[in-house]
Amino acid sequence: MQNVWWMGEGSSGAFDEAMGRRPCCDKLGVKKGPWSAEEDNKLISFILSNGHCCWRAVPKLAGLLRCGKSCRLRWTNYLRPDLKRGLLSEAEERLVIDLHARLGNRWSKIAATLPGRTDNEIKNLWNTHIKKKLLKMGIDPVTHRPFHRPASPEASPSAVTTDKSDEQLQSQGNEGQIPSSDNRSPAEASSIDGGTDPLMSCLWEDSTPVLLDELWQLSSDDDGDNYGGVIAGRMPWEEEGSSEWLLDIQDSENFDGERSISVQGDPRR
DNA sequence: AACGACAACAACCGCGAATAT
DNA sequence: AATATTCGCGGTTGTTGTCGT
Repeated sequence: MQNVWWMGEGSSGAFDEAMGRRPCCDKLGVKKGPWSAEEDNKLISFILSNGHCCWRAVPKLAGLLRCGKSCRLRWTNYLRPDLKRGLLSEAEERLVIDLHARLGNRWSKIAATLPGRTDNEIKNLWNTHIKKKLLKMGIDPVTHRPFHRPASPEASPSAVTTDKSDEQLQSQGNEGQIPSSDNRSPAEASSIDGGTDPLMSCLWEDSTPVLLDELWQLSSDDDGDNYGGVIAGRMPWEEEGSSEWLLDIQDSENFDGERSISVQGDPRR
């Protein structure tokens, strides 16, 4: 059974006040909280037949008591027909880790390289699975470097980020994130500007590299479980010596002479 | 069986960027 | 050029399910 705290009419107001936040939609009667199947159906059928010209208008036109923002989120993160669900494959996970080392918390950029995955999903998976896995391996999920390493102050990215990384790693949620004013990853800050990595260059330039094009095409042929041709067809990072595919890139980075994380041979789950 | 702790994930919020007026 | 509006992103929170005691 669903709770009913979200049913507009002031109840959410009290909630938001308690949380020290104002709701994004002040209008009374705007529903919040989990979506019902009926709402999902309304939204799906509306968008499939009309598209979404303007998210703000969608709820009204679709007959939903939601704000446009909520509709957009629901659609992009959950209802879109091209979405894949479930855990990331090892290859996807490796790619996420590698991209995170370079891009930082730019989830939308990372998600753009993973067909059928959303930024929200990847962010959640990162916070719940991958981060812990890295921590277990003794790797700082923020800097992607081993914890107990004698830092060289001027070259170490973690030294730039913080001088109390241990503390931050203890706390849940927001440990040691790169300051939002400049959300670039340590690797990025130290190396991307040089712009030597083709994959990353493509990401920066928002152009689609051949590799990613193929990824998307394969994905669009998806027939179910294994990301269609992506897994079955084996992506570059899955070939023998797959980790080398990453390591090659990583080696080319200026990581203070040290590799960033590459998860390989991880005995998982 | 009951309870609490923890994990997983859906959803919300605020902010900044992009676009329109 | 200035202001208003809309959209998208990233951080955070709440709910639900699972596991251990």
